[in-house]
Amino acid sequence: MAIPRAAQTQRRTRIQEEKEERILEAALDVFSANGFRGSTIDQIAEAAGMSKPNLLYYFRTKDAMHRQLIDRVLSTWLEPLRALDAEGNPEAEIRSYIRRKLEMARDFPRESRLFANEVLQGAPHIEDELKGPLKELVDEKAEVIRSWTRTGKIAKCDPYHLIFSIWSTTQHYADFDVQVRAVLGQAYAGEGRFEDAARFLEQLFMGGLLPR
Amino acid sequence: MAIPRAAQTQRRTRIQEEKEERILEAALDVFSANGFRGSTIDQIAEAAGMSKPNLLYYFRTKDAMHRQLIDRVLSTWLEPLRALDAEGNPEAEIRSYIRRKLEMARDFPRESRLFANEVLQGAPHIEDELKGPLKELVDEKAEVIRSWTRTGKIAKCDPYHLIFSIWSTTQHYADFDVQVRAVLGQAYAGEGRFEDAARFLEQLFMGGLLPR
DNA sequence: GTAAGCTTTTACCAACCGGTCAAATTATCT
DNA sequence: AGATAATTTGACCGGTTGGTAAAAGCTTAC
Repeated sequence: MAIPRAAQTQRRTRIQEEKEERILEAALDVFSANGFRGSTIDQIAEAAGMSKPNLLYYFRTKDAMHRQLIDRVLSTWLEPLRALDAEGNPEAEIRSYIRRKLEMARDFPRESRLFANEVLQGAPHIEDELKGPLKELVDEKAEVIRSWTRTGKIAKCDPYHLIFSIWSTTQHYADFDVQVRAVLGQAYAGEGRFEDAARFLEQLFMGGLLPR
Repeated sequence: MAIPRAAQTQRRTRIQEEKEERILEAALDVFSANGFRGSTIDQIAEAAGMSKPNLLYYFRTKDAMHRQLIDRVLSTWLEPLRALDAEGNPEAEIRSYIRRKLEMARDFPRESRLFANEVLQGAPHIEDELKGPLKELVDEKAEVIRSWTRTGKIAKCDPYHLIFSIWSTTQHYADFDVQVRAVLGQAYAGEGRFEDAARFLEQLFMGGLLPR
């Protein structure tokens, strides 16, 4: 009798870890491509190579899978911002923040789309995370940036909108990938577009568009 | 016998125009908030204040509603880019393009989210529009921008990524509205954030972040 | 007014979806 | 090897979903 669900047992077996990993991997695929409501348990089960009831043995509900996925991904997702160092050189810190965010869009597009889907549809499952941990982190780093503007190391500007603009420009290459590919056409189908984007964004944020 | 569906008749009656308008308005509400798969015909019918079969009398399928909505919205959505004038002053043209895109994010957030939902999930319904009309328009305007960089009116930069960055930064305020609100908190709950954003984006695109 | 066509509603269906259950199978421990 | 616990499966269920059929109600042109 399998009273103890995987998630409840104290000691997780090797099988449990493996299967949960496979499920979350498949769930990331499906949720990021179709959104929460647009995804079905059957799709995830098939992507994970197991039957639906078997999947539901490890995660009791679709919600539970989604929640765990969000929790796991959120902390790594905010890592680049967390790494913004108040003691570092302002220009280099921002430059490297942009670079790291763009690398994440390139290397973890599914994670980006998972959040984008969620936020776009009103963030029904992660409202608390947005208003809590996310806001606190952004508030803290905004204060760091503001102190840099005060010492004249970077131009006076609204730190919140600066952060928004870095998020949006970099994540655009993950979230709107099909559009970017469609517009750039076959010529830029490779990963070269990320290098071009890196060059452009560095120029934009560092120097603006006007000739100096 | 109602053989001729509304959409097929040559001459559309007043009732048809009114009802189709109400339906598309409701569909925009629902599709933009929930995505295509996440929306149900019942939701749209309720939002439009009519019964589901009645709605299906005007649009035979969910797909048909969505397609017509996309078609209708796409052309107005691209209007600001179309207005980019090769003969105008480069700096002023780009400045005004950014301003108009930001105004659209403020005044037509549902339209923005409709596209965002669609593109985010792989653009299954609008692939042709992206690779056709959209690409052609962007190609044309990218050439205009490139000519401006050649005459030194604006700094040398990749025109495609410039356009992407304008799209992403402005649409961010529509597509990720809940996140923006959550991070800014109650203080900026009003529309003041759009003015702040306008100021910031003008500064970013015109002057960059480095002190001049 | 009345006939013809247009619009709306009621009842309905088959497929899908999230989730359950009990039995069968497999892994683990002694 | 055998007992015990963990895992997997097939059959199933109630609710939802996209869509249909047919008849009732309403407009409009003559």
